[in-house]
Amino acid sequence: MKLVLSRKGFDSSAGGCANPILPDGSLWPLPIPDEDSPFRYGQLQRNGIGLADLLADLTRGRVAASMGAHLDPDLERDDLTERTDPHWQPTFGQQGAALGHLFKQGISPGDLFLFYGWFREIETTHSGWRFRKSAEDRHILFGWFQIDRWLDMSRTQNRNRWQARHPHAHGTRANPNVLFLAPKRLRLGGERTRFPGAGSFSGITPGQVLTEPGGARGDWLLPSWFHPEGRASVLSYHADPKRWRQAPEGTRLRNVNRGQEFVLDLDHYPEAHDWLHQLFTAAKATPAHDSEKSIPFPCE
DNA sequence: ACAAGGCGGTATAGATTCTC
DNA sequence: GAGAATCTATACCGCCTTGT
Repeated sequence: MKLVLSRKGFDSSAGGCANPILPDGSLWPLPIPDEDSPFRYGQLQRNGIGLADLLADLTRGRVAASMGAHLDPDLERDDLTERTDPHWQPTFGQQGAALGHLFKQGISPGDLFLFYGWFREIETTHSGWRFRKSAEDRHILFGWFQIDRWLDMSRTQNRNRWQARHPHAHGTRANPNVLFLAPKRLRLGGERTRFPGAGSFSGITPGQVLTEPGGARGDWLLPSWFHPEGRASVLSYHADPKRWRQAPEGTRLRNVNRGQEFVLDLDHYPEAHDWLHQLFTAAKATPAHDSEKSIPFPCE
C-alpha cells in the first residue's frame, strides 16, 4: 500500500489566500479557479454558508461567484447546491506531470490519498468575513480518497459520460488524464472501516496538523517513524537528507517548495498503518453513505 | 543529456489598515 | 497622526517534468 500526501485547494498562486477554518472549527478547502469547469463558485456551499459572499470578502473580490471552480477532489455531495445526480459518488481527477509522477511511483488500487491544504481561521466582522489577525498559517489534512479504480479520461467516451459531472471531462486537458473512483468503504490493513472510501474530516484533531506548532507552514512535524534513515525508500520529492531532522517531539521535515503529490511506500514504513488507524479513530469524519447507489459505469 | 517550462514557495518592499 | 502590524505585488528560487 502507498500513501500519497496531496496538496489541494487554494494556495499562494491559485486563489491567493488560505483555505478557511470556519468559526465552528470546520475546514473548508476551496476549489481553485478553472474556467473550463462545469461548476461556478456561486453554486458552492457548506453548512448553509454560501461560498460567493465568503469568497468575495476573503479574496477582496479577486475570485467572483461567476468564475469556474475546479471542484476536485469532489468529496461531499452537499458542497454543490441542488446536486440532483442520483448516481453521485466522490471523484478525484489527476493529469499531466502530477499523474506521471504517481504512475512512476507505482500507484495502484487500494492506495490512499490524504489531502492537505493551507488553512487559517476566519471570523465575521461588521464588514464581513476576514482571516483572524493572529491566526497561524498551517498545513492541515482535510480529507482522504482511496483508489478503487480509475477511468482513462483521454477517451472521448468517458469524457462524454462525465462532462456535466467533473472538471477533468471539460476543456483541454494534459495527458495522461484519469478520474479516480473510490470504494464504498475505506479499507485499512485489510479491514473494512466505518468510513466511506473518500470523504473529509469535519474538524481538526492534532493528528491532522502537519505544520510544526509556531513554525512556518512548510516546516512539518511528523511522527518519528517518518524519518527515512535506515528505510528502503523515502517520501517522494524529499530524498535530500538535509530536509529531515530527528527531534525529541518527532521528525522535522522541511517541505519542498513544489510538487503536489508526495508518495510514501508503506511497505517500508509499517508503522504508518497504526498511525492511519489512530488518525481516523480520533478524527471526526463524514459518515458513510449507506444509501449510495451502485456505481453506474463499468470499469475501463 | 540537456534546456526550457511550469509553478509553489520565500523574501522583499511598498501600500494599506489598525491601534493607541 | 505616528508607529506597528498586516496585506499585496513583484521578483526570485528550486527542481521535477517534458520536449528536443
